Amino acid sequence: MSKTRADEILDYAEREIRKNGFDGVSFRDIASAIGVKSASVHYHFPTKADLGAEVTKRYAESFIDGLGSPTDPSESAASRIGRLADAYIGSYRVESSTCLCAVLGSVVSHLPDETSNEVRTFYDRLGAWSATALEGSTTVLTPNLLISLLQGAMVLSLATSSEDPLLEARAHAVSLVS
Amino acid sequence: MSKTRADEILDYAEREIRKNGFDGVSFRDIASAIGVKSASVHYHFPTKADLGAEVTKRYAESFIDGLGSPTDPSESAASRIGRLADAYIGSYRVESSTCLCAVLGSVVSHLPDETSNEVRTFYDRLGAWSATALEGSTTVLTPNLLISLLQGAMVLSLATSSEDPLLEARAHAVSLVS
DNA sequence: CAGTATATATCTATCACTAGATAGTTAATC
DNA sequence: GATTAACTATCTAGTGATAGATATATACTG
Repeated sequence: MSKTRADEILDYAEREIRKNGFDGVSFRDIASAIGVKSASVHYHFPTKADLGAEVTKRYAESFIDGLGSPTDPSESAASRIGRLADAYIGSYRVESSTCLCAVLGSVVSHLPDETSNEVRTFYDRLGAWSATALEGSTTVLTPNLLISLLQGAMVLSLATSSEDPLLEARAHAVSLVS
Repeated sequence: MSKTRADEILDYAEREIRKNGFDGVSFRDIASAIGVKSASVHYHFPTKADLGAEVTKRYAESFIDGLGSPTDPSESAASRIGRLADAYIGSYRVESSTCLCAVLGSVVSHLPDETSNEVRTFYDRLGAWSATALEGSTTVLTPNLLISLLQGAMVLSLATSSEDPLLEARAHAVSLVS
């Protein structure tokens, strides 16, 4: 079963939003990139609010799922946190673009409601994953601290074209969990 | 000596970029907000790249200057870091908008060169301030970690409409410096 | 089976509006 | 008279969005 058109649209939209921001991608950009007309993109996602919400929803699911289980008893909390950090590092290395919700989160009041709601849902779910992942370990780290540190490091790495902030953030987080 | 027109433009542009992103403000928005025509805004700042660069340069200077001295010998490193964190907290409380360079940093590859250069300069200078502020203290914190944590917490606070991430980040940072 | 209806996915063409930018003009200040 | 700062008017390009036509595939009906 090959990729549907809707998925092609979401793939390209996600990539461009992560690079250029929500206002940095247009229906025409998307259409011409995948070889259709902009009206066809509107057919699949009537408004930009719909498109943004779908992109964000799909991103959230895929990101959280990609983290794997936060409860595997054979794995240490430090290892789980390491995997979380690696998700950010991998994203930086492969795509040179930030977490979608770091891009959208900084302008959340400017987004259509349908879209900003999905951003909040992402942070809720990531917070819940982190809380579970940290359970049982004695650490000064909280979910908020962990997410702040990694998201901030991602943006700093991007802005300064250096992996260092991300690598330091990973080491710091892992070292604080035992 | 009252505020010049150029300053009025920069004031409004900064506020709107921090809320809505670089693409979220237009020459027309700015012009109508301060009661002139868009051509007059172009007179002061010929291109949007110029405007973005000036806004960012001014923001960087004002933010770093506002932090005060990182070398006052009568002050502890923890207190200096506390002041840095308070700058972010104050900005969240007063304007409900992020650090300008957190907004711009996440889409740095999409910005005009003149503007992205100023973003990098900001992070250079903030890194230098932090490095000096941490000097003499024994801590696992690095400038990158400190900046990552605070900027990330700012975005998370904004996206989740909660001061908690920022307050936790402040407490964490200060507790690690001695 | 033949014919018709329905749903899906695309197209062309266009709308009203906004974007950044510029040429040329006018008024005030130094 | 030059400089500064604004103006009017306009350009080209791009924005999200919509109406209406078309092709195709599936599904129901006589």
